[in-house]
Amino acid sequence: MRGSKRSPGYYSISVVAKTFGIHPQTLRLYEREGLLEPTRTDGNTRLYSDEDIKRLEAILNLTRELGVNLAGVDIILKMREQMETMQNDVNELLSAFRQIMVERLDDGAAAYQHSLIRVAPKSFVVRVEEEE
Amino acid sequence: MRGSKRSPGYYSISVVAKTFGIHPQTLRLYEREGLLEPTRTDGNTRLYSDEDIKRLEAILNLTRELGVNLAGVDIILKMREQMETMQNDVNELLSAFRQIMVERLDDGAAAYQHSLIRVAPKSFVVRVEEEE
DNA sequence: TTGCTCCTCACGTCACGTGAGGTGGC
DNA sequence: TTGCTCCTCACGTCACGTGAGGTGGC
Repeated sequence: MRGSKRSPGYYSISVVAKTFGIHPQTLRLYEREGLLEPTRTDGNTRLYSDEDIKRLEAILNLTRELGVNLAGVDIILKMREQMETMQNDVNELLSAFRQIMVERLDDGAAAYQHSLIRVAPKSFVVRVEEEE
Repeated sequence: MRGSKRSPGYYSISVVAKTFGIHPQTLRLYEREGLLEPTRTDGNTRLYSDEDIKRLEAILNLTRELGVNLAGVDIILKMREQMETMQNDVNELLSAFRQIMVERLDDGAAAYQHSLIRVAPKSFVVRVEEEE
């Protein structure tokens, strides 16, 4: 089992290539194109983390299933990150507002729920906890 | 000047092709791939609206400047629309909350501004109107 | 008629994935 | 030594843009 793993959660290029049915050169290509940045050992050997693997899955989904080229993959992954940031910010915003409502209104919670439902945008998943 | 325009705001394939320095066949290709959907005259001739032109500009920017293939362009344009929807929803959310704050708090506007600044997420452009 | 339009088919180029070939360290 | 790793270079395939060739309507 030599070369199959160096540290827990880290994988060598051959293991990753085999796992996903791609050529090791393809992984090196993705790295050269800036899509994937595995760490290296002192001996300059690539080590793929679980996060790298997740990113690789996304890349392969876009290229293999959807036919997107590498320039497109790069942009799409960046946009995804941006959307996740937005989503998190919206959730922060919502809980901050909730906090304010509860703090400063007599009937805070009720007003919050009513208002939130009234303004809830379609594109957000608003987690409204039932509290009765 | 025959064939250069049929209706105001609508352009023929040759005019559009000449304007952007592309082959008419390329425009037909984009349509076949589902990226662009110009209307047609009764005689089955394509008519490109101003909105089609805007979309074409986005497509050409992605393909020519950024090297994205058509599969990628399709996904990216859809993601952009989704992000615009989210942005609009956030803005609606913010103004709805502002409304609530002003309506229901004694020092509504001040509290709103203070709270908003406290929770304003980095990824949103929050228009805080100065009102002194 | 002229100059546009429609369509299909074919070619050239380039990106991307794979492979070979030669190297070096655990 | 074996089996991994690194690298560069080259080939096959396919997508995409362009072009030709033949058609029809204002």
